[in-house]
Amino acid sequence: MPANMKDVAKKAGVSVGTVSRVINQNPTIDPVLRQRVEKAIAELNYRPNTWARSLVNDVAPCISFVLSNRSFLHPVHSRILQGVEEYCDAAEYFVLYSRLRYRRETASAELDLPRVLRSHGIADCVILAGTNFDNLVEALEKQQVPFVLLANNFVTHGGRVPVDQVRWNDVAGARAATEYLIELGHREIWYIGDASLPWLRAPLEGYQKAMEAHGLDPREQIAALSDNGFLNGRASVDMIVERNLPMTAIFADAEVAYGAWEALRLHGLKVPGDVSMVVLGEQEGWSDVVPLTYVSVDLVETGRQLAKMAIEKMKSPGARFPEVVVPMDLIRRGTCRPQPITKTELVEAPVTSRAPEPLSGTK
Amino acid sequence: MPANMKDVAKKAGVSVGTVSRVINQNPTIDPVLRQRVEKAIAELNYRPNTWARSLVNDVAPCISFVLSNRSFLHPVHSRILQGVEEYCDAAEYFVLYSRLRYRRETASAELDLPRVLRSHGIADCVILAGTNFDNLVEALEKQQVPFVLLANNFVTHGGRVPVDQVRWNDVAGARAATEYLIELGHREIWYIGDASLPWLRAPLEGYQKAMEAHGLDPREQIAALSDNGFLNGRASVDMIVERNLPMTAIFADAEVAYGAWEALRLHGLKVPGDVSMVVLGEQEGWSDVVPLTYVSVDLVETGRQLAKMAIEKMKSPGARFPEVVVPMDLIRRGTCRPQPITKTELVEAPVTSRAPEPLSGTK
DNA sequence: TTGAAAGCGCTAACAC
DNA sequence: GTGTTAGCGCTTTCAA
Repeated sequence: MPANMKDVAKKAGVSVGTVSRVINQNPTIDPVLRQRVEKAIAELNYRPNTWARSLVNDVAPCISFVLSNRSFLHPVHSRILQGVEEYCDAAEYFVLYSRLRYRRETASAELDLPRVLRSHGIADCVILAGTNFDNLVEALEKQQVPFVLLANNFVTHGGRVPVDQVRWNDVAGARAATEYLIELGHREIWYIGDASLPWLRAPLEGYQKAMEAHGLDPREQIAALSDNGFLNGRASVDMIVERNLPMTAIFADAEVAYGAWEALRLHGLKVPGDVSMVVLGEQEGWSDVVPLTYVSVDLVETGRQLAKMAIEKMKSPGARFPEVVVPMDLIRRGTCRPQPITKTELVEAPVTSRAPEPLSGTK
Repeated sequence: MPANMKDVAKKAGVSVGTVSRVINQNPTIDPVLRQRVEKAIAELNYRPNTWARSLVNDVAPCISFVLSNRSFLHPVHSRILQGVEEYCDAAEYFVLYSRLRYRRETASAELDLPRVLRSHGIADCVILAGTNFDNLVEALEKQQVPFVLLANNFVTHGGRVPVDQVRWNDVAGARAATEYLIELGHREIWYIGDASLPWLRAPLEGYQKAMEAHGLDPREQIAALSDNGFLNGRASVDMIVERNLPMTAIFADAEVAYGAWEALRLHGLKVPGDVSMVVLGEQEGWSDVVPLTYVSVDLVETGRQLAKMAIEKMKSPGARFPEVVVPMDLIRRGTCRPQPITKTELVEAPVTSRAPEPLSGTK
């Protein structure tokens, strides 16, 4: 029903070849004919069929964003998707959004590929976001499917397969955060965060490196006291305070830190008066509201870089790309204070002054 | 380079027609040939080309999710997208994600359509999410582009154009929330929220209706004291408390309520001890942590319904669909208390007991 | 500079 | 039941 090229050709009194050349900006075209064609296009409200085009060109202007093993689109990935969309829009590519769930244990040969890959020619390159394991990477490589990987949540058991990837520098970011606290004179610096979560491994590593480099004992609460990051942070601080463990600073991922802060507050401890705090990443709405000292990363830029690499990869299939590293920056704002260097070996944490409010304990 | 149907046909020693029939589950096929074909498909790792298929079928298994006039993918829309993806995945459709920005004032003829519509055959139905205005709707109708609309953030000046749409019942939800507070004996019920935001109009309307129906004076703080919902909520409560205006309950959108709660806390007021609270919708992470009494809506289901309508519309072009209304439910949990019916005409709000913490004031 | 025609991968109508 | 073939909308040779 909608007009096609033949209709335009007929209306303009030219051949379809000419119409095609006009559309594709071919310079060797008589200005008069071009005019006629353009007029016909406008009058018929002609819009070319992208898929027919990609059939001929053997490449669809389309990349696929796959969110792996996540039950919902976390704000972190929303922002990445945003960046992907932004870059692709500028490059005139379409973005397919899909999710994928698979088990880490499944052999790569048995893996169900994303649906976008089960049929072919849909999107010629895939962006793997979410949490991924090496069995999928292996399967894609075996099938020769071009893909680029968001590497921060990538879990590999063997040595890491060399893949085209983008990552933000979470080890360095965590290290910088910890070293900043150390420079401020803190010694009893707690890292809080469920170490079994793929995206919290690198931060822990960065923290450990910093502590070790300065000859400090790590103070880690890396058990999962709750599956909810906020509640885990809160429970961890509850525990630390109740056991009267020394603590002058906390470093944690945003969600966890948010809960930790809440717990501190319920225990009558002030940030940064009693405890300094550096937060890794951002928590929806929070950092707009409180002048957190935090480690920031441009997630939208991460998305752009992923899209850029994906598109380049489509253009030169088989090419390998060096890893793109998006920097993390320590933003010094209001939640850290220097710690007097004259310290007793055991710094006693102030004791709880108020009982937790009854409201806030429930799930 | 990847195998096509001809390759499969050759390998299996049959014609392409047979291969096609096998793929399309055509029952009238000799089991022996079917076997041979399936074997060839497996060996060649053949994957059909969806776009070539859609060229012939004149319909692409693809719908387009358009986020209008939003600078980022808000969690509310993330969930809707999630529902869309879920339904489409089950229906074997692909989801294109894109954003669109346009001015409300632009004449519909001058409007730039979403890129997915500038070329044709990409996705035969569009889901309009985000905030939309009637000029776009008009443009799409004029161009005969099939679309379905998320109606909650739709802004129209004339009478509403009848379009195929899904909405959650925010007027009724807000009304139910307010009436619940009234039933509990509250009279000084504040509604807080920037009334210039499209998605906060209906809640305000529901609130007003409930108050009016019970002969109560509305207590609205609907000016924008900040562009940030949280800060707006906080500033509003600051104002109310500082002016000593009567207030025994608050009803507000989640983000705003969150800020309001924070302000109450800084003023030494307890929820629900001093002030009852009903929250409209959910705020990332918050309702998991505090037993809010809130008005819930299944956003994922909203997405599913949008996708369902879009797919049905593609199948029967030109059909009109009745509006789908996703219910809002009042979930009674822990943030409301009955208000003694014996009340003075002027209920004096308790006065601030603590000064706001120095930290939390800055942007 | 332009038109005619082949062909991209697939489906479906038609003939056998 | 199966093979053959026209044609979906487009690009791109190849001739003119």
